[in-house]
Amino acid sequence: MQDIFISPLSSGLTSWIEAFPKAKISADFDLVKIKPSKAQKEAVTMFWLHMNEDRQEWLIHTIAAIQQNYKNAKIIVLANTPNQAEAFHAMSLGVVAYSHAYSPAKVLLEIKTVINNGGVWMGQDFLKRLIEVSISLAGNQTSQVNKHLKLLTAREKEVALEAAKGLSNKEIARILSITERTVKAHLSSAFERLGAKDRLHLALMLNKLA
Amino acid sequence: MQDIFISPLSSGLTSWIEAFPKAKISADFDLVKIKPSKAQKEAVTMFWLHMNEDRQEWLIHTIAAIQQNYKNAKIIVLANTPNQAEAFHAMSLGVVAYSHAYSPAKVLLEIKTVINNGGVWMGQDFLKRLIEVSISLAGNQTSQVNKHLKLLTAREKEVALEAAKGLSNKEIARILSITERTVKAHLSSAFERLGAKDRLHLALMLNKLA
DNA sequence: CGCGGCATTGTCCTTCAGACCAATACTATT
DNA sequence: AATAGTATTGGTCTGAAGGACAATGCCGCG
Repeated sequence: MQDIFISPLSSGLTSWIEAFPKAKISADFDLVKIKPSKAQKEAVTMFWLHMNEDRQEWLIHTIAAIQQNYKNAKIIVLANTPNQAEAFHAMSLGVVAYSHAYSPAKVLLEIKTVINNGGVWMGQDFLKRLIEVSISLAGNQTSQVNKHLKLLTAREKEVALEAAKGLSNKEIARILSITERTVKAHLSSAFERLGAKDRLHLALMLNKLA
Repeated sequence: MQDIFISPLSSGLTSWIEAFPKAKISADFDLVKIKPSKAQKEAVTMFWLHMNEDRQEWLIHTIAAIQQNYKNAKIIVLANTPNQAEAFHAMSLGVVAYSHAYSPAKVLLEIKTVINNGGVWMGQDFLKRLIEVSISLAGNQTSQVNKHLKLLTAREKEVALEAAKGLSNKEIARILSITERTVKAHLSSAFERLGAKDRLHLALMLNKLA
C-alpha cells in the first residue's frame, strides 16, 4: 500500500516522514494522476491532502480527481486550521479521516490503522457536533412532538395529526368516520391543550421543532 | 488501565479474552460498582457492555450508573445485532464506541487504541448515516425550500414566508404596509406557482422537507 | 411604443374555521 | 352511587380565507 502526501510544502512535515518514511510527497495531485496503471487504479492508495486555509475549491477538485482515478483510494485531509464546517464537508465528500496537519506521527499511524480496518477517523468534537445536529434536528424534534402529543387524548391525537398534514375538517371526518362537527370539537380541544391558536400553528408544532 | 466486560455470559466471548486476557467479566454492573475506591473512581476504566436485543432499558440504566460512579470511564457497547438506531442512541449517551459483539480480537484492540487516543470508534455505515441525516435535514431541507422560493417573485416570497409563520392576512398586511386584499392576491399567486392548495400546505412546504 | 409581468387594490361571493352554548352516553375512579 | 373525563353530535354565529372578475400604474424588452 502506498501513501501519497499532497502538499504545497515539497518536503512535507517531519511527522509525516517519521510515520511513513516511504511515502511520496507531491505538490499537486495533477503530478501524480497522469498515468495510473491498471494495477495502481485497483490498489488501495492512501492520499493525505494537506489543507491550507482558503483552498476549499482545490480540496473539492482534488478529491473528485482522486476518486475518479483510483477506485480504492482512501482520502485523508490534514488541515492546518481544522474546523467543523470543513470537516463536515470533507466527510460528506467521502473523506475517511480529518485531522490536524501537525498531528504527531503516532496519531498518523493510528489513523492509518483505523482506516485499514474499514473505520473512519475524526475528532471527538466533530463527532459530538454531528450527533448534536442530528439529534436536534431529528431526535429532539420528534421528542418535542411526542411531548406535545402526550398532552392529547387518543382521539384528539388522531384528529390533530390529520389536521397537521393539511387535511380539512371534512376530509378528516370522512377518514375517521365521524361528523365534521366532532372533528371541530376535538380540534378545539387540541388547540386549547397545546396552546395553538389555529390549525396552522398546530401543524407547525407537530411538524417541526418550532 | 482496567477493562471490565459486562455481559450475561459469565465467561465472555473468546475474542474478548484473546484481546484482553486480564479483563474482568461481570454479569451486571451492580456487582462491580459496589465500592469504587477514590483511586478507582479517578482511574480510566473501560467498560465493555454486551448488548443483547431487548435490553434498551438495561443499557440506559447501566450507562448512567457507570458515569455516576466513574468519572473517567470509557464506555463501549458491543451489540449482538448492531443497528443504526441503537448506535445512534448509545453515542448520544456518551458511549465512545459501538461495535459488533463478535468483533475479532484485533478489532477490539484497535478500538481500545483509538479510544485511548481520545477518538471515537464506530462503523462506517453509521457515520455515513449520521452525515446523511444531518445533510438531508439541515442542507437539503433548506435547498428544497429555496428551490420553492425561487419560483416566487420577491413580493410573493415575503408574503408567503410570513404566512408560513402562521400570520393572518391582516397581520401580514400590517407588517408589509399593504392592503389585506393585496396580501390575498400575492398568496393566491404563490399557491398557484407552488401548487399549494392553501396557506397550510404552503406553510408545510416552506417549513420542512415535506 | 406596445406587450407582458409584477404590484397594488376593489367588490362580491362561497366556503371553511373556530368559538360559544348545549346535550347524550360511556368509562373509570372515588 | 357520584363525579370527572372523554367521545360524540347539534345549532348558531362571526370572521377569515380564497376564488371570480376587474382595474390601474410601473418597468423592461423587443
